[in-house]
Amino acid sequence: MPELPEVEHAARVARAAAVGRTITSVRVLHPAQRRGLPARVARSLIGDRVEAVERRGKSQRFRLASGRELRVHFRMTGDWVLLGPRESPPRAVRAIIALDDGTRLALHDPRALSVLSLGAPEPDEALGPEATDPALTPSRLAAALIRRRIPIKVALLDQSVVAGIGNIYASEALWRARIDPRVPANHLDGRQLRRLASGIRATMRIAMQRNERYYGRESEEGRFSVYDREGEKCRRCGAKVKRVVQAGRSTYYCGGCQGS
DNA sequence: CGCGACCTGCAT
DNA sequence: ATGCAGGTCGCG
Repeated sequence: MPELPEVEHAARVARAAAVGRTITSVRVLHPAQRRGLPARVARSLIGDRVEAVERRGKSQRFRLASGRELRVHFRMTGDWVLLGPRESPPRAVRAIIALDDGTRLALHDPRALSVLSLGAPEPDEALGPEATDPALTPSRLAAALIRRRIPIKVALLDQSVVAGIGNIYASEALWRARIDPRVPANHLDGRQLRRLASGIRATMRIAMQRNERYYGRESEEGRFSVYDREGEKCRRCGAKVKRVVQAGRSTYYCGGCQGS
């Protein structure tokens, strides 16, 4: 269930489990994941050693001793779970990577939308600066947004603008920066760009420190400032939180303090 | 640009 | 039964 904090947490789990270990078997259980990692390709992982597990944006890369890398993207509902030695995998487990110390790292993904692939390291894709990176400056942001007339919220979901922002944190960061999600991306003035750059970094940094997760609207813990709070009072100004749909996805914002 | 597709499970 | 979900891609 991955926004960036969850992917980061998952990558740590994978790193702790797999780095320095040799792969003893790989089973890909669901046809959707077999498309990226057919059985024979999966088999070629046997005997390879995991040198490092890296995260860039929401994608993970297992660097292998053979020089190849295993790429994993969780999409909507992926996660890593560790299986006990005798434990039979839960229904939603889509792939299992067994390691030479008996550990089994399993891709748990109810919707089976995760994407696996194996190959030569790919020259860095078109990803913007990490959402937590100090290199995410107002001018860098301005440069990425200058030609875009799409609403700023939609622009923030574009991973080539900033890597790692998802639907929840796009709304959250704009709330923190007091910016109306509907304004065209290239209409932000200098002050707003400054607030947005620092707002994104602060929002993501805090979320990652807390190892934040979305538990659904029921739970007290893990509720957000505006996301999934339609009709509730803004915790900053008391006005009502609104919901709109942009590019087919829910956006939440405060009608009071997120002036354009 | 918006939208469906990719998948499944959950709430209504 | 319908609609919705934290992501991304490819189509029109």
